[in-house]
Amino acid sequence: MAMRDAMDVLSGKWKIPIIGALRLNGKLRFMDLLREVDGIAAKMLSKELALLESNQIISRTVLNTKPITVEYELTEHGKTLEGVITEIWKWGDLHRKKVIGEKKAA
Amino acid sequence: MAMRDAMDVLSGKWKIPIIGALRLNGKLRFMDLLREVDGIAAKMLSKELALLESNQIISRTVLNTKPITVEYELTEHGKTLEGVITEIWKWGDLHRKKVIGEKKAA
DNA sequence: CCTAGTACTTTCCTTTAGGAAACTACTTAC
DNA sequence: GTAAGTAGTTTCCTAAAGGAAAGTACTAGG
Repeated sequence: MAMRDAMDVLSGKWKIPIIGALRLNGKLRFMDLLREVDGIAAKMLSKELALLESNQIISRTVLNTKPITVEYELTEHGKTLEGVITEIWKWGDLHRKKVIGEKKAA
Repeated sequence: MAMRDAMDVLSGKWKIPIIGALRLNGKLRFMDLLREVDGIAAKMLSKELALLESNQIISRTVLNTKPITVEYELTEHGKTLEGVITEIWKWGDLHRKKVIGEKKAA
């Protein structure tokens, strides 16, 4: 079941792009994420952030500014995804070169 | 895009369980996979095998038996998923212990 | 000619994922 | 009081994923 647990956390179109944006930028506010994560709609961003927070991958901090802003960032647990992400990226790159290249050539 | 390429190959409910069954057993026939991959229906197995084959993760060999049987196994390229799979498994196990355990305890 | 076993494929249906647009609620500046 | 900026939520819709059951096509055995 460990495989399924991990895939559930990462599945869907947006979770990895959101994690990627937070990995690169550190803290980001809701509106920043809307701009950084290309093409995402507010509904999906809101929903995915809630799921990632419930899995303790990111933290949500309401700042006492006016108007209020909300900062999201990776938790320590979220940062442990580093190895998974680089491994997936490396294989995706290999696969892209080996298989997807051939498909286009054919 | 490498991330998306890799996730496409592994996404969905059944691809990883199918790869897992082939990793453990070596060669398996269609009916073997129906039995090994718990809960999968013939339609889904057939569709997922075709996708995995088109991505060169598995090979499909028709044997000249009566009735004919078809053997599936991981290709060399499919075996390069090893690192990804163990990394995902390791993280899933960590996540399960850290987060899913807490959820049940709460 | 009927049954059983192989490997699928087809049909019909429900569930889930995702998206566009409008709307809520609060606050500050004008 | 109204416009603009914050962070969402709600509604309504389409598309994609998944599942149960029946059907197809081939062959061998009785």
